[in-house]
Amino acid sequence: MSSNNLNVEHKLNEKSVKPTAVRNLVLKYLVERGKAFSVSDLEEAFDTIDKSTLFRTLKTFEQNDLVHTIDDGTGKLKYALCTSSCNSSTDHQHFHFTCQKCGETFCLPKTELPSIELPPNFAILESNLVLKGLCNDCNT
Amino acid sequence: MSSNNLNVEHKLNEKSVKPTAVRNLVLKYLVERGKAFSVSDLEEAFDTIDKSTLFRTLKTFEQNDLVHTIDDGTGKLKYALCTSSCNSSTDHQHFHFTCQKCGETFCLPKTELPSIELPPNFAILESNLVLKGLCNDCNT
DNA sequence: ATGTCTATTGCAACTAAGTTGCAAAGTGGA
DNA sequence: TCCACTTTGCAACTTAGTTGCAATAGACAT
Ligand SMILES: [Mn+2]
Ligand SMILES: [Mn+2]
Ligand SMILES: [Zn+2]
Ligand SMILES: [Zn+2]
Repeated sequence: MSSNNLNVEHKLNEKSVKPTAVRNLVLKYLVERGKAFSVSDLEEAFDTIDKSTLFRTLKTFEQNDLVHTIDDGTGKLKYALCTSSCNSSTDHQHFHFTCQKCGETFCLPKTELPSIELPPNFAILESNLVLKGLCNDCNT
Repeated sequence: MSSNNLNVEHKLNEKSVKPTAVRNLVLKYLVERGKAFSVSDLEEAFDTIDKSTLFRTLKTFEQNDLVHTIDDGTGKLKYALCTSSCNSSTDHQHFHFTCQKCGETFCLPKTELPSIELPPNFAILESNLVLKGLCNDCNT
């Protein structure tokens, strides 16, 4: 855990985010959890940290490419740790999967969009694809 | 407009939805508008109808395949009229486009999903694909 | 016409996610 | 130590959507 703390502080320094107490705690949680999460998840995990602080912490993380957001349609914005192949320079665009039973949300390996027939003179700038179904744990 | 009223009542009867005053008004508005809309749009258009009634009306419409919902990520659920090729029997699955400038949301012609690489033993049951960019009106 | 029954509507209060202003506390440098 | 700047907590707010309940409107029978 001490090694984890160092690891986490290093990650923050790498992205030029000042490693404060809250940020260390939150990032450590994210790394150990390894799955997408919502602010409610964090509120449960850290009942002493105010939700506004959590939102602001995650906004800072997002702006510095530590996490990306996922709108999976469940009503709560999800966040997931960015991987090395997922930073702003290489356009961290990929798709996601939400399990309709357990509610977990997963990042999927990067896939190209099919060519979609658009009305004339429409231009695509980004896309949000969320697949829904059953994850390995919940599939029968 | 009288013909529109009859038209709208006919549509409701067709789907076994009792044509009440509110339902006639709302459905007429939808048909004439011809674009996806939010409950806020309806609240503006009908300032005497309570929002709970509007939500309930749309839920009724949705359950009877008069409209389908679109989660375009703007924070307000959108609704669009179902077309003949868009009813529950033929699985009204298709994708959508949201203009980032004017905020309009459009239904796209039905397209097949590409084969997406999933983790083992995951099963896709549905999908939500929203493309974002500029519509014809807003594209330069 | 009158009463009765049921579905619809309006109203008000509520929930939940997310935001914001501001003051208190922390951090780090001169 | 003192000062400046950043982070955090708190409370109040915003907005989409929901819910319980009472009022109302039809539909239909008498
Ligand atoms: Mn992801
Ligand atoms: Mn549609
Ligand atoms: Zn699952
Ligand atoms: Zn537009």
